[in-house]
Amino acid sequence: MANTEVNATTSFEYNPKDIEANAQAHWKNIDIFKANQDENKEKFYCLCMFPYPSGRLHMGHVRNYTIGDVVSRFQRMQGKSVLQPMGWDAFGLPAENAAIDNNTAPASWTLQNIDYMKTQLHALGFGYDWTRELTTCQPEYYRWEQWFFTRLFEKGLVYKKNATVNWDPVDQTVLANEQVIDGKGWRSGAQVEQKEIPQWFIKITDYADQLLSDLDQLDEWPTQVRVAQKNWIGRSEGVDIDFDLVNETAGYQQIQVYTTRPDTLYGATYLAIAAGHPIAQELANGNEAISAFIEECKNTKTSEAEMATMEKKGLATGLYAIHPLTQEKLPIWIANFVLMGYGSGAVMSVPAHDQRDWEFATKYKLPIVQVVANKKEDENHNIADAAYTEKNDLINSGEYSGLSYEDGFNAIAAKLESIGKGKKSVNYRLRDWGVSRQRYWGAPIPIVNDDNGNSFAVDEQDLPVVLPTDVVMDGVTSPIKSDPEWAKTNHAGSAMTRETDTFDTFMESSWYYARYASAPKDAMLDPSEANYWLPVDQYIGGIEHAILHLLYARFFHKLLRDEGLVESDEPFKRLLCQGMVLSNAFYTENDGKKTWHKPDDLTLEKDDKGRIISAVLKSNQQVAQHAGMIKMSKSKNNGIDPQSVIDLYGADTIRLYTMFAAPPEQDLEWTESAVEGANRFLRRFWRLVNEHSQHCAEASFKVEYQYNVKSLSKAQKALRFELHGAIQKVTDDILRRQTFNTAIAKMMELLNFLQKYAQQLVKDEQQADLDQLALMQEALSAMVKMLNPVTPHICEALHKMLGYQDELQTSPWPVFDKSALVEDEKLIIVQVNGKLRAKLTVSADIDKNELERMAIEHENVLSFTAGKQVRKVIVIPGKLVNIVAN
RNA sequence: GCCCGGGUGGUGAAAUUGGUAGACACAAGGGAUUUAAAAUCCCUCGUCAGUAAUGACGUGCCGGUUCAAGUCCGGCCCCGGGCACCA
Repeated sequence: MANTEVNATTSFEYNPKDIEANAQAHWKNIDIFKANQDENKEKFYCLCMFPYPSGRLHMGHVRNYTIGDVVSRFQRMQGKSVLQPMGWDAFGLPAENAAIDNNTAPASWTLQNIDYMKTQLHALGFGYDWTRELTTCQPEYYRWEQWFFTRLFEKGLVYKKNATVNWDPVDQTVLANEQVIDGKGWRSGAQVEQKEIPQWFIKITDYADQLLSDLDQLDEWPTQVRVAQKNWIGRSEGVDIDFDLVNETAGYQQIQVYTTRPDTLYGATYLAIAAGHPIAQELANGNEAISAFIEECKNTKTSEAEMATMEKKGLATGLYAIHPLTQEKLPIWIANFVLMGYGSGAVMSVPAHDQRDWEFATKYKLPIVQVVANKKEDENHNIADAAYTEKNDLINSGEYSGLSYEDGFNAIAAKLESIGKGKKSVNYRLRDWGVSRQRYWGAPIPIVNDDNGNSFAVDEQDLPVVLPTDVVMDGVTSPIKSDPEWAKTNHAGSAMTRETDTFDTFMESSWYYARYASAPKDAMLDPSEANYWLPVDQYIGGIEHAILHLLYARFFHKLLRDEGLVESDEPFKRLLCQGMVLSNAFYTENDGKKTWHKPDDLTLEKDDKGRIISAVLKSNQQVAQHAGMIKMSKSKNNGIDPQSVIDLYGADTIRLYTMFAAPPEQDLEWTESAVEGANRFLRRFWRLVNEHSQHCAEASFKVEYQYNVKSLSKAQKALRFELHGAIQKVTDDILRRQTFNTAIAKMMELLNFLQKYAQQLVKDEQQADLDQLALMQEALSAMVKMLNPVTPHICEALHKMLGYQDELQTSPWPVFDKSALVEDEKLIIVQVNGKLRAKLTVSADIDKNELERMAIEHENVLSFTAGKQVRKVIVIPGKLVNIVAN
């Protein structure tokens, strides 16, 4: 450190525009955010979910990226080699729509947006290593995804099969789910049909067990996300059971069902098959009632929410099956609640012990036979009102009666196996990942087909299959589908046709984190680089990606590992899911239609408690309704443009506010006056450092000056106690707890303390005392460092104002001095029967008996123990005395 | 329906391992400074009673464990989110 006097500039105001531009220019000059593979340093890879380049940053981005920047800057000050990259999730449907609306092509629209959003990220001061920037719609990126897909093709991990899509019969095109509005095409308005077309799938189910068991490694992920993933994978253990048909039907002699409750086999009173089951399909031929019912089932929603609440409906087929153990004849029904996509599309129904079966049996007057009961408690479970679904002892089950759930399960499964009628099996709710999209703006699927329908992977030397970007969007058909020339190609000397479908955009976001770590020109990844940075130490993003994106990325990481490209099992070590950003929203209602208004277009009236009591449109005085605090969105017209906040208060204020207003996982309510409060704090901090530097200049104070710890006054010790307590708490809050709001609150407390302290010095005319200045210098410079991750621009300026010439961004984080936290005196809480009755300030080394005596003899305590007998005294040393009296 | 969160002042929130409920901030009210305003500084601020000291009550509801419960346990009520191709 140079032998420098604290800056002797004259007083000047906090001016965020200048200091932010200066700080950003300085960081760029010294290239401080470039990530270096330094084997001598501990690495830290901090990643935020990359944005879709929609046009402008919204407040959710600001919140997300501020958290990431705080973590990154904090870790850099811990002496680590930090990687914080940024890029663009650039493929997707919105670009196609915007291109049509703006009469441009998706590529140019996307690239323009990226340019603009990049300037916004700069203006917010985020410290990214821009040399690693990636854009997923560029061939340099997606070629490796195509290459990887061809590797999976060779390994047999991808396959083609028919799957249903939303089909618009007027526009003759496939629609994404969000293009279907109330069952009709968004452009044509035509009734959307379900149509089967061949599509590509990746065998994520091959990895289901690993994806499930490795969740145990993710102890730094929110429980919520781990549980959601576990449920999504939905592993269940059960038995496949074959029921012989009484008469062979449609070439079938048996129906296979999957059950997790083989112990209830004796209670099965009928079988239910899905409308899509081949037997049902066959029966529909020439049977009007059955084909009508199947048609009806096609239109039933299959989401879990709908499934659980909808009316159970069915139709008897007239067919019968033979119970494998009792040889009873069981009727076979087609039922709307049986899913073709799960298990074998057929179930054995045990109405006494499954609620769905119970409802169905009750409705259609099918027999209900109880085979499970709690024998120990000898209870008679009433199955007249609902099914008894607990796992318990078997009854009415022939030779198996009396067995426990577990023994019954195993015995019946073994019996079925021995007679060749069943086998234990594991099922997953997770299904293979369909990656085909019939859209234009995505990475082309690198597959070619011959005339006989055989598929081949595109050869490595023919990659990438480039998506043409110079296209005209007609709004209906993908340009690569409407141009027959594009699909014509050669493979192994024969003429072939390209796939014109593109990849699901989740493909790009499933491996981008690895490409940031290593992006060679001639390979997907270079393991020697990738393994230095991976796994990501801290991943931050929205909870809306809790399942799909995070599951696909975990899956891809294992695929990369099995390809020898990475070593770790999991891509993201620690995960933080930030909450939404909310703001007040207002609407008017005309003819039942809601129109949402910008808060700026309204005149608000508030009561004396500050609550909104009325809102009136400025334009026509119409009274508007207050919808409360809801998520900022375009459709609700309640978004706050981050740019306007930067223009008004500066980047540091918006960063400080978003980190202070709520803990990161919780929703954050946007309040204009509270933003001003954050700005006020920065101005106060600026002023205090500024005044201190004036006093330093007047006293020719040098930053190297050391006070003597041993000769500190009581007030000076108190200052050090506050400071080092703050260092301890702020460090813990940022590092371990990630409660940035409480870290900032502590620094606000510290500023309040220092401000009062400084005022006292002026009053006592001690502002030129070198020891006092050194103490204040210690506190202020530590505070500049602690606040730096959150508000780096102002801190950069104040660090210099305090006379330091080293780089703040790489300067070491303050270390708290344990000895400063040792108190001579302690505040002891005195309770009588658990109620606070007195506070005692006593010497820290007070004798326990002496403390007890002082507590009992305290005047206020005596008034509550008068006439009572002290039964017990509980002493928690250094904290509390509780006197039990009655 | 199932799963996961949550419920604390006028508001956003804090209380980390069971030990002072409401830190920090916003709003509100009062005052200082100012020709005035902005900015800044000081004071009050859970409810009720009291000039105050202080007391009673108070963390969605009912009950329990404990010397002590916002925190743990049992039951209930309410709110939010998720449950297969928006990104």
